[in-house]
Amino acid sequence: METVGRRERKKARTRQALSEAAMELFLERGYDNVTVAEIATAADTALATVFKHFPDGKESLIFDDGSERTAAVVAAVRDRAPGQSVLGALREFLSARGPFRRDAPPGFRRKTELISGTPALRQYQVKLWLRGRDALAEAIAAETGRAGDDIAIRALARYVLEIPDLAGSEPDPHAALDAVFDLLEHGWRESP
Amino acid sequence: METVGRRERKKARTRQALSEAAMELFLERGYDNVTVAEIATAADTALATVFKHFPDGKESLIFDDGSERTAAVVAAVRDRAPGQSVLGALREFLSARGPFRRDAPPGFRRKTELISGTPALRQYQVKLWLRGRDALAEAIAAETGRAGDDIAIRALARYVLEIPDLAGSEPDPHAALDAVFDLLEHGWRESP
DNA sequence: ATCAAAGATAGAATGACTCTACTTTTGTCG
DNA sequence: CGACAAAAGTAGAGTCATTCTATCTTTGAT
Repeated sequence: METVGRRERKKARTRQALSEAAMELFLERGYDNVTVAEIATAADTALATVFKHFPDGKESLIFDDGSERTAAVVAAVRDRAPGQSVLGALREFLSARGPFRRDAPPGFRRKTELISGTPALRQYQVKLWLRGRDALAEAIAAETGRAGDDIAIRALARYVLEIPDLAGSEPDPHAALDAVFDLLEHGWRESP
Repeated sequence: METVGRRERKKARTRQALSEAAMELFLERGYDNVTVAEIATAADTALATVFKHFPDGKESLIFDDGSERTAAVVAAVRDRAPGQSVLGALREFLSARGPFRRDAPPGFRRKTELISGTPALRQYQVKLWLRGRDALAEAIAAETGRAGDDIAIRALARYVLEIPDLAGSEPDPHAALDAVFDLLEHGWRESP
């Protein structure tokens, strides 16, 4: 049954309280100067509850599980405009995402800075992106009539999903994104 | 002064004792079932000593610091055969390294398996490879007359240094290595 | 012989995460 | 409606990596 009763609602509320408390404390005092116990207290829950909701630990507190992300990437490839290349679709998709959005919403900018300034968070975010690797590889395979476990496809999927991290720390993220996609599309040119 | 006295020797011996004890215990019981305290005891040192020698923590116990690695990669690019491309040199270099050596020395195979079967170790090894990223980028830049902070070069350096991890878990690592280098050299071909 | 630095140690403290056993809520079913 | 099982939370103890502090010992240099 599609139970969307009080239970689910309360659960979601607790999760959100934790997430918000974590974000606030992280922004205020820095990731490393906040303990999970403090977050639990701030959200008025027990310590154990934190780990029930976020089994991946402290880093995961301010992220969602990445399944939406993955689904979106796959959809971007599958439902791309007719005639558009797979890489073209991915470039476009990423360009509108992650650290690339030029229209920085209010809290968004600060969160991005927090993440890129905190190694543990950055690394976890990469891991989240990479969770979608196999799904993306399958999608690309399906679109190009190859095997999903083709190493070249898996490599490509990984390389693409690493671009946000790679380009995000560049002075001009968009230019960086384009440069890296050019590399993946055309290969390495020995002479510029 | 080039002090190579008893002190240095003893220090090196302690370090090696720790490293060997760690490797033995990891192989016997698995990384996760070995405690740092046990390793200290097995090497007949104090717990704190372990962290003096290996500030990077438990994972680093069975690796050297990676500076040799980095130097070797850079040298491979700088001193490549005349007329050989940068990527050609890197391909050759990696092909003889890491999980690719076809002549598996005795303890080497087991160590490789331990690493690839232990997420924490795998991840740390990737980190070690990536430590050389900027140096490799500089080297490539120097050879091709571009700027070392060119994002395309940095991306290429990162992608190349990730190949051991990427190809290492494939059924045929050598074939995988070649496939990925082909991807980097020629770019992604939409149709096979 | 003397002294300062490097190496090593014991032991306590911190903090993330896990485990176990127990209570409270909530959805379901007779 | 009332009983009940599963889900959500909680308290508290325990494990383990890692850090810190204060102290001791060895070694190299003067």
